[in-house]
Amino acid sequence: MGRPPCCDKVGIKKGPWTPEEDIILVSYIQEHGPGNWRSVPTNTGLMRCSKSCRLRWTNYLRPGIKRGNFTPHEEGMIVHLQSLLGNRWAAIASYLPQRTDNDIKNYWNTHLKKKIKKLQTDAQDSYYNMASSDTISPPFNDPTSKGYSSTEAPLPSSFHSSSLYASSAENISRLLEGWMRSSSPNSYHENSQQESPLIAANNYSSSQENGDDQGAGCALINNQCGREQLESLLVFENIGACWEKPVGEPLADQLIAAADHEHNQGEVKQKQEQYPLCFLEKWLLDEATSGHVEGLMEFSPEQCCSNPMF
DNA sequence: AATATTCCCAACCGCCCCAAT
DNA sequence: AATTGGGGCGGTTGGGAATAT
Repeated sequence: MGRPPCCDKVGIKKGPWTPEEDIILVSYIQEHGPGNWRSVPTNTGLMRCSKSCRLRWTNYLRPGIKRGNFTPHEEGMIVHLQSLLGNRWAAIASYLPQRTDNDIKNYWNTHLKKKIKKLQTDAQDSYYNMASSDTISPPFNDPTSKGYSSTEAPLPSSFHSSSLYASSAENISRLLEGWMRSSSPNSYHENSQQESPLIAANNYSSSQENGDDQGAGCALINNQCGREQLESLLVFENIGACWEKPVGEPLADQLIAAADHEHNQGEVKQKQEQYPLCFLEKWLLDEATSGHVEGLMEFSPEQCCSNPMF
């Protein structure tokens, strides 16, 4: 059953990558572009398996990767998208183009999961404290609300920023930025042959029905232009007034509020009211909208306000 | 200062999908 | 139709760094 893992071959090196290996890999990709990973170890002499080369590139060396210091908005998006998509990190990462799925997954597992559970616990505590004299419904674990799992974990009381990186890999990435910008769009993202955002959105809804969790939204923002446009769409301050306030997402609201409280206490309420993820939610969940994705990329705030789709 | 414990993240592992044959 | 193998994804782990004792 199953093939032996490609990295089980004799002579294949494991463990941390050295700066020298990074330079070899980056140089090769700079010349040939990402893809055809099987040929990378052969052609470079790297004693790494193809999979390891791909992961090193996509998770660490690829230009444009932002490391550490997740902003409150990024945290909010991750929480919200996780509630919508589950642990489909690649799909979630497609909405945060500067973050890798691995980075998001790690951040979720080490920070956000704990924060959410803490918020749940705190909220439940306060609810049960009130319950003796009140009859309101509990705010969490309500099947009619957002579907945050009760198994999700608790939160520390404060946000602590991730460590700053000043790695050699980052420097290598910076060297590559110029090259990447000047090369063709197809060479920038390794999955340049992937389906269009329109098709991806359609496939997402159908794959949900089929129980297929593979690659749902991965291609949604696959070209750089689309990514940048969606990024600009997600600048909450610029578009907040356009979106109706999302309902039934107490955890995301609380998380954003908590994070904002630390970042900028005065803006908490404003940010909550501006939080636009209802758009993503609707877009993801409403098959009918999938045919308008490309148009959405070009929406101005004024247009989105008047668009009957919302 | 030394040791123990906890935290974090880069990297690996195993499974799955799908195109090629 | 069945097989093969490359590539992608999510889950997990190992080791170094940070923190606590």
